[in-house]
Amino acid sequence: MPTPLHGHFDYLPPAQGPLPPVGARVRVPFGRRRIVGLVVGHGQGSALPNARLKRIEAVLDETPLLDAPLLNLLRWAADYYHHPLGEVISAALPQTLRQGKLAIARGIERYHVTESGRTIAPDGLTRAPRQASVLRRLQANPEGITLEQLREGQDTDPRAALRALIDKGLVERHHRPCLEPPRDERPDAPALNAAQQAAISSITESLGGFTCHLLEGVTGSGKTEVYLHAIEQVLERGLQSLVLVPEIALTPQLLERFRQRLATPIAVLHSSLSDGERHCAWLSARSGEAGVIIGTRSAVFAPWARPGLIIVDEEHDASLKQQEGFRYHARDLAVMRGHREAVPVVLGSATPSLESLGNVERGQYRRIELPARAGGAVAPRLKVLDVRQQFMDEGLSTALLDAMQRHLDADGQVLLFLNRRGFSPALICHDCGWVADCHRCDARMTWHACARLLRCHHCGHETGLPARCPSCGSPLAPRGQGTERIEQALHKHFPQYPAIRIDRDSTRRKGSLESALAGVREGRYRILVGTQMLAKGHDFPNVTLAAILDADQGLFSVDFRAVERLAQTIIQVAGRSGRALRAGEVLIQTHQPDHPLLSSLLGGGYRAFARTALAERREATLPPYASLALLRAEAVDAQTPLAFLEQARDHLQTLSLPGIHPWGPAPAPMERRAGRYRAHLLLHAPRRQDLQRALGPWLTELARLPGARQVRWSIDVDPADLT
DNA sequence: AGCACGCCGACT
DNA sequence: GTCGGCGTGCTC
Repeated sequence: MPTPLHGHFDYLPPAQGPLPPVGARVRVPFGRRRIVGLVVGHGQGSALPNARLKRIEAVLDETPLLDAPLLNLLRWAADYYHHPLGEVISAALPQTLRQGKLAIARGIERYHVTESGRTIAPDGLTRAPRQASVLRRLQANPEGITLEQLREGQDTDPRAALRALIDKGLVERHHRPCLEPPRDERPDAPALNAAQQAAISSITESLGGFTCHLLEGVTGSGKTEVYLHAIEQVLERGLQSLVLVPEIALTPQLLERFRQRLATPIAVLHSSLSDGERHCAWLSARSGEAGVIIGTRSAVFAPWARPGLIIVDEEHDASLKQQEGFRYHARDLAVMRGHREAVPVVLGSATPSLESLGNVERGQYRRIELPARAGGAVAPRLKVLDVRQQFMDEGLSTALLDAMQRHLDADGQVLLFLNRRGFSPALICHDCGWVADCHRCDARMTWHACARLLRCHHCGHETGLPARCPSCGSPLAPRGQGTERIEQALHKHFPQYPAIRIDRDSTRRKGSLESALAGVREGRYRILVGTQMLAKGHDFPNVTLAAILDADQGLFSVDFRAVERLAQTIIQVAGRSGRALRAGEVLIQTHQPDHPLLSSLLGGGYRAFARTALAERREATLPPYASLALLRAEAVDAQTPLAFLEQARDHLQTLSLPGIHPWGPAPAPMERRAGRYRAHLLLHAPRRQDLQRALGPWLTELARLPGARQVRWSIDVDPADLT
């Protein structure tokens, strides 16, 4: 049942008809509601007396919706992450199927205006206001919209009006099959280098059994080409491939490349699909009609008929770990799924996670390297800019400004990376020191000059700009740089070179990211400034200079993974430059030019950094040389969460489990967030099995602790983010 | 999570 | 006298 309750619920078989098989959905009475559940087992008796059992009211699937291997994977995941099975199953199903819609893919119906419907004035329909309103919506979307979209923001059923409009010949209904059919013509594949060929044979030779390959290739080394060839081999064997990518990388360009090259329908699963589209795509993955399933994190639970190959692209990417509710890691589950279903798994990255490198070290994963940049492109040169005691204009050092001028004058494009949205991360009073704080979080408000408001990036709270300092009445000044402010500074320094900002704020409108990227590719913009969005997934072949404006942020975090993320970001940003035949240049502004991380990264690249970082992790017995689980608690006051976690820690000690060390409890790094106080208790275990053995019994008891009712608490196994 | 029950405060 | 605030308890 889709509830946050552990365990299962027993029901009597339906009054008539066959017993629903394991993996089928049923509609059952549950409390005062009737909801959809999934059959996870059959039994002869129940722990409850028969009189208290209710009866299954309807069987929604004659055959299992989830096959045994997938359901067993979900069981394993529920167990490993200590999350209720009902919610795990919910996470694996599209909303339509969760709600009981039949498992039939009918394709997608779209409505659009006819030639006469396009030109007629809707105001003419004075006696039919609903038809007029529907007609207006359709005229605004001449390419057609679905019934679902038409219903949005409307409480009346538009179907009657649609029917009337169709009868009048103003509107037509069009049926689109669920999957785009494969293209008739495919372009020739580019020539492969020796490393790519070796990678492809290594993968294809492992088909039919489980092997985990770590495909390590710098940006531009042609990883995607390796994926495409491996997928073609899988298709030739009549099998399906499952491809996981970060949200940000699942762009129309990537899909277009897959569609051009692969002779199979492709099922796409990601968050901006409509319910109908997701329903369709999911079922076509399940039926085997789609030879390739490509999607973000939750696609790791996509069903398939003929398992062939699993690919996880950008396996180091943080978006693969779900950060709330059921906190699973899609990469780890992909590996487990490959293992259980006996298919090879390919983890691809230019900057592999230290976890995966640890698995290579242990002999668990097989490493494949793609050293050269495909097409003979030259690797970029990385250089640290020591900005200590240097004059900085709006966060830009003179050395950086000079370099930018040089590259711009030589017809290159320049990319500036700053992981901070808004105009300035703080607004302060120069006279008395007053700072605009968020009143719900332990954080400063960020000043957004474009939107003219102060916004908290942690809870979303917004306020207007105070005209004067509320404390002393003096004028207020923005302090520190965000992308908006850099963009403004660029207009001042390089008025002759058009600049564009690319971040979550500037691309909020649908299609604006695509048009911005097109503008960059066509050379309409010469300077790009932006956040993570710029670092991932997009190719900018004419960028010859990339700069990280503030590397210091990543060097002093409380989270031991921050340096790993910084190193990955630097290499990913560097990968944006020098992709054509020109050598790129990468500049890193920092106040810590001698930091060992930066030295190893610059001296020996990501490999050298990873060696240093792994040695440090081993020394400190941190992952991948230990396992962690994080117990979080929050409440409206500061004391209750800490008190609960202390009880939890004390209880753990009474269980006297070997090999488990409680670290904490302690207030969370940002203690107050969205008006709630948060605290952490970290469990550290050198051996994963010890942690797994301990968590079950411990968590069962936690719910009974006296403090448990006063806090919101949750467990995060293998936490990725300790803040 | 949802949903209902139940017990206190402020409105017609 | 009723509406509605959220604490508490239950879901086979």
